[in-house]
Amino acid sequence: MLSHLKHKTEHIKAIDSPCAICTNHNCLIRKNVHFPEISKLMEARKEIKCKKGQQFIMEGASVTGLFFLLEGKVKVIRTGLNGKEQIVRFATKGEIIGHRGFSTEETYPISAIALVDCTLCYFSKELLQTILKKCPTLTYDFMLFYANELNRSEVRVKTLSQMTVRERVIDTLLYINRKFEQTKGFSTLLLSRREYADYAGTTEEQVIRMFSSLKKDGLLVVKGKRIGIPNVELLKKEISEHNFYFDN
Amino acid sequence: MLSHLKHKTEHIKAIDSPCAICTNHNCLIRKNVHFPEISKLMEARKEIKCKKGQQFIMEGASVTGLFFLLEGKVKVIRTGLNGKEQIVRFATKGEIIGHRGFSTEETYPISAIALVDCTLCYFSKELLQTILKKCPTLTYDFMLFYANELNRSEVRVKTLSQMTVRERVIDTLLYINRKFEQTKGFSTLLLSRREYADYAGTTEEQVIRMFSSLKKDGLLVVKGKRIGIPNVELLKKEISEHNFYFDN
DNA sequence: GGTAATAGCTGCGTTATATCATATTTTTTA
DNA sequence: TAAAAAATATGATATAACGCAGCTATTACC
Repeated sequence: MLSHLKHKTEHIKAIDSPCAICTNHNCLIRKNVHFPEISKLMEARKEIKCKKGQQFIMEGASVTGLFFLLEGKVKVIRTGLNGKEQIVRFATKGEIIGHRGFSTEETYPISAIALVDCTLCYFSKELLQTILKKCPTLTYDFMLFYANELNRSEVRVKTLSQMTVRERVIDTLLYINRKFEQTKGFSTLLLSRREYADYAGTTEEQVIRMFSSLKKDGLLVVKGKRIGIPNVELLKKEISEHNFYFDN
Repeated sequence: MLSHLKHKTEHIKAIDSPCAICTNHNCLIRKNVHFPEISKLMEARKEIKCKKGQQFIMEGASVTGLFFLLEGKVKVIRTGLNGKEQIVRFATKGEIIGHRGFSTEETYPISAIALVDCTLCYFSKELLQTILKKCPTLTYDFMLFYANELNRSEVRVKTLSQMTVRERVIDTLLYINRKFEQTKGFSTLLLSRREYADYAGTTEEQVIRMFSSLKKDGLLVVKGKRIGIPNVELLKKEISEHNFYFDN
């Protein structure tokens, strides 16, 4: 599939850039290649390889740039109260990481850790900022991106502050199910119970209890770290009955 | 003070627009008046008066435009789970309201209600969108605005999901103290205990209990709806000891 | 100015969730 | 392959927060 794409793009002689062979079709940069200024960005772009477990953004460090996740799986965390780790989100292929540092703040409010080996595309903050001011549609796309992120974050405020632990765990399972692929009925994203807890805003023990309960109800298949949802609609029903349901 | 400003702007003949006499100096539109396209926006701008208690944005209604709060106080709410009302934020003079509708969603995810008589400046969505695509620095300013809102929202995720009720109530009191003026040591924003609860993510009874407790500790002065903080630093200390403290 | 309605207050039982303790399983390492 | 370490599982207990009930104070209205 990758070779097919490479072959296809070989014909595009005019756009002779790393972006031409890029498989990330959601990329906001790529979407705006028609701007001549964008070529500067593409030249200065850096591809970074990242090993499993490696931290490539550190909370509190000064913002140097923006990442696009070309391949892999990432968790975005932030230090909660009393040093408790909070997982803000998980990122998969095609997603932007580090954009939280692009506000008026000069340090990253989050850390990013590779959950598997990753390939990242990196753009420096300074360059991106100057280009943004010159390409209105690029900036507009970024604006919309932030606006959508804001809505997602506010749905999350609601989820974490108003759902019960059982509902939050189910919500987490559905979120991961939506975001990551399944093979043979099991999620390709392998997480510890602790990581589920840090996303769901509860404790390890509660996640384990809920997994047991859901397993007993036939709503979840648990084989060690491998988690499978036999019937997504049935699980959705568990939280959508008295609630409005929003994708995020 | 207002007449002083009017007098001052009478000299500016060139910029003969409603924005010229506007007292909202944080306004992103005003900041970018140097663009010729902006004049169209200013012409099409509508000033809306809104009585206390009136709802000028309704959750679920299709997005028609964006508001700037020129004068007054507003609460932005969203329907939580099981119909529970959740106060997303309070807005004061100079703030943007309704921007949550500017993502890819076509309906407002929030309602906005005037807490006192208000004056609003209204721009239609269509016009603003076309202008945005033509004025890069305006779009960039909006992008930064959204990025900051995102960071605020994520701080709120932390606050609501990890703080105790006492801490959340104190956080709410400090937030209102920062945002709204005080006269004779009392906040100018008058809220019911229920409204404090809907912002703090708890119940009316808990707010009342915490107010009593804080009053006993000398950290809060309560005279019916009038709330005063005798020593802000002392109150801050109550939540900053084991926590990192972030303004929002 | 008096009565109704609303808002504020407090105690108490109930529930949900966290914490602690300990057992079991799985994974890692020597 | 055995031992150690880590992760998972479950029960018991503690605690924070909620919801109800009844009572008081304040505000609205005829």
